[in-house]
Amino acid sequence: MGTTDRRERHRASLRREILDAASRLFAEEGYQRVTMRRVAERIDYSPTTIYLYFRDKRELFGAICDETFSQLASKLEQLKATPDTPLGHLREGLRTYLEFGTSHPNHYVVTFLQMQEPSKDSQFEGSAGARAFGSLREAVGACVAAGDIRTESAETTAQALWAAVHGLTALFITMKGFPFVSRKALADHTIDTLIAGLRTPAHTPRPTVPAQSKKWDYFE
Amino acid sequence: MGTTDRRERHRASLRREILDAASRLFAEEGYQRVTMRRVAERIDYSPTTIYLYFRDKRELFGAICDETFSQLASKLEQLKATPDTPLGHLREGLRTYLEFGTSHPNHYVVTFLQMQEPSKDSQFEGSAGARAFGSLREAVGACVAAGDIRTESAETTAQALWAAVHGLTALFITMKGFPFVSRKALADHTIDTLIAGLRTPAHTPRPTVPAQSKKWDYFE
Amino acid sequence: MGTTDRRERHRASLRREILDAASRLFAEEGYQRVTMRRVAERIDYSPTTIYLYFRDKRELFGAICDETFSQLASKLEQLKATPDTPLGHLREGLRTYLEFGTSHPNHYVVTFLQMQEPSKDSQFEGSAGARAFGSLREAVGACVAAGDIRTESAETTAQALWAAVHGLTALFITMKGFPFVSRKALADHTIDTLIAGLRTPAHTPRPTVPAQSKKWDYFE
Amino acid sequence: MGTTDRRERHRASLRREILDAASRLFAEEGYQRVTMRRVAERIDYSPTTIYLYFRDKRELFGAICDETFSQLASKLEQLKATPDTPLGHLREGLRTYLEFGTSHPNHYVVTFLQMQEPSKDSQFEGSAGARAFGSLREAVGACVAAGDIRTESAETTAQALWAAVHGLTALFITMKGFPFVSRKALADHTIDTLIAGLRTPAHTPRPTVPAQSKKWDYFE
DNA sequence: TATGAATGAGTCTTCATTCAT
DNA sequence: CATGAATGAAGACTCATTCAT
Repeated sequence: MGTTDRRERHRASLRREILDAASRLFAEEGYQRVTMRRVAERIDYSPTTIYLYFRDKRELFGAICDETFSQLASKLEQLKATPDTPLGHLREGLRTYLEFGTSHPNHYVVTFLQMQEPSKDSQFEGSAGARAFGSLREAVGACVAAGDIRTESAETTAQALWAAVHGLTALFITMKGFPFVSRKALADHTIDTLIAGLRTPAHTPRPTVPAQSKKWDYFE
Repeated sequence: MGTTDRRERHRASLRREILDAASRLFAEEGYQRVTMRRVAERIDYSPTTIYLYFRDKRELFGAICDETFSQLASKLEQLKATPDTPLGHLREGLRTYLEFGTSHPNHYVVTFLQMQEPSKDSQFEGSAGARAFGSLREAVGACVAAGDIRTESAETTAQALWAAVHGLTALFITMKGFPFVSRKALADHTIDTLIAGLRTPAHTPRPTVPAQSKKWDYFE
Repeated sequence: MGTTDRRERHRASLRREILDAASRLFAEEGYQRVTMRRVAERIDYSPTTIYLYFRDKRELFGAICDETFSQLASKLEQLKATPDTPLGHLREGLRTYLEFGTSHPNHYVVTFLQMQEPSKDSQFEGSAGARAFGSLREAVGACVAAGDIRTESAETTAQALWAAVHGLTALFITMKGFPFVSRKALADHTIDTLIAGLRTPAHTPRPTVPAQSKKWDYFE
Repeated sequence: MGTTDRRERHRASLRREILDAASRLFAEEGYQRVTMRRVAERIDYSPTTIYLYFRDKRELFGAICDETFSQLASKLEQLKATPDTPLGHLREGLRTYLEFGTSHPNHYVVTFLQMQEPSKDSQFEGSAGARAFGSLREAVGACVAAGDIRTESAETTAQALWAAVHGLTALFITMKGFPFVSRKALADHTIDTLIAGLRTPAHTPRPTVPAQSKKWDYFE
């Protein structure tokens, strides 16, 4: 029994080691350049061992992404329980996202910054990623319901907010050499500006300059 | 001399051929899937020949990215000459950036989405990317000067705007499976919301919830 | 004692299970495509367990071949008990051999078609294969004794007959793509022709063309 | 020019080296157990080099078979030009086949003793193998035409003769440990017996023992 | 200048096998 | 007795790169 336990614990911890090593490598070098061999070397095991824990490279990679999404989703869901205004919840959710990404850069890169093949069988629907984005959508919905922001489409707004914090997160992670103003200031400014924009009545004015229609044609 | 000239011309034109072939392949398939051999086959030269013009694969594809981003910088600089309001210029610049990035996904990924080693010799300073960002900064400055937007720091605002369009671009490129609302609508909404927020007088209200100070400590 | 017995019985039965599972796999897929792991999975034991009963893969599959060829030897020995003429026995033996080989192609290949290292410990002498050949030799002897066939050397004749059915068997197994006439017809014709030849009085006429002696020098 | 020549010669000779090394290995160990690496090691080149001469393992293997068949076919075709009786031609052809096989054991094993996947695109029709077998068929036909042998189906007879010499060849090559009577005597006896059988009027008597029909059902 | 030949290092993955338990 | 964990060696094949010519 003690034996089984110890084994179990060992299994879990080795799995963790693999995941950590792999996510670091994936983030540093991208999916293609990471080899199972190198993952194995990092943890001082033979390549074969990895295959005892993950069927293949795809599965290892997938597990990392899933984990990332799950953790993020959990964090965001916990926020809902916090006493706060809807707008406060929204703002806090965006900050949480950004903080999560910047403090888990490897996972973030692997999950969000690497080109995903769309033909993958893993659907977005029902995934942990969908859960995480769902939280954001809910938070936007609550603000709309409370009359704190106005938008024609909560979905669109949620996606726009995501895009913005994703942009911040991505830049912070990958653009190590860029002379950013203080990260906090930049994050605050971005989020505040967006929320301010959403509070504006006529917040989606048609462009004053007539129509760059041609230019945009290529967008779907 | 005539001979030297011809040689020089030949050299230049072969270099171009290589760049063009590689660029096309690169754009179609991405860095990893393109092999030197296939580049060589496209131009009907031996792989070895490429090495007479470029030290290695990195350098070849670096050159391509540079060229591509020079085009972006040029586009953005040309915008200034267009008759438009400062705000129109700004908006148009953001759109141009997004459109450019999504139409050159592989170049965008290599240049902006791959983890940059800070010690790399190719610094951001002086790069075509920096030139492009410069245009954005200028456009923001013009808006401020014209009183169209209010901000305590044009630099911060410029970075915030960049982050947002970078986020859109990156998501569009990497998240092929995500059910985005219409790309155009999403892009418009994001940009419009930001600009609306920047036109608001009290656009950077301090958060109503006192201080997540602890949380933000991690930021630099 | 009871315990020892039970153990013993278990040991024996697990050995059997392994042999059966392996034999089935082996027959279906051939030596190389069968893995110890798959054998283990079939019997719901761990791969390690197999090594408690067989030193290694070679030994396991050696045992299977032996068993299989024991069956052949038995079949051939049983034929002797059948009421039939000596010639009938001989003919039937040849057919049985051929049928057996073609119904156990993987075993046949491993045992007779793979280059044998002469130094291998598994000698032909004493093997089930030798027993089988013994039957053939006996059958030939009986025919000679009965005056049904004439030959200067029963051994030579037995070897010749073996060569012929071996050739048929081997071709049927390996030359899947060759447009054979009906297998049955081919087999009958071959065997019948040989037996007819053996009944001929002057059955080993010296070649009419003098002597390609040089050519044959190479033969031992 | 001299350079081109030398290169050409080098290419050809390296190709030869590869073919030789590979056929030896293939014959010794079988298709599956031979690795490109080992072939490379044998000739002291890197594995990559082999791929400059052969697209892949299959092609290398195929080239060896083709070569074997071609040589054999040529030898057999040359025989036709020799002044001899039809029966002499036939007998000589069989001997030539056997001699060829035993003096090129590696090629023979690779070509005739290794299990062929029938789904291969390389058709038997038109192959060098077909050419070789064609010679045998012709020789049989000539004997029939000359009234030297009697058979209902020259094709069947040709295949039967092939099977017999194939059996001899295969045994000589693979059964190094078997106590054969003199190879020459065995070969002579087998061939002579067959030819004697074919000269017999009632050479294909229906079996005296009624009908093992059941047993033979499984044959196609 | 351009190249044919060659390679070293590496890709993911599989397998038979061992060892401590 | 049986096994879970682990591995060394190897599998075909690819790629960027170099070197002598």
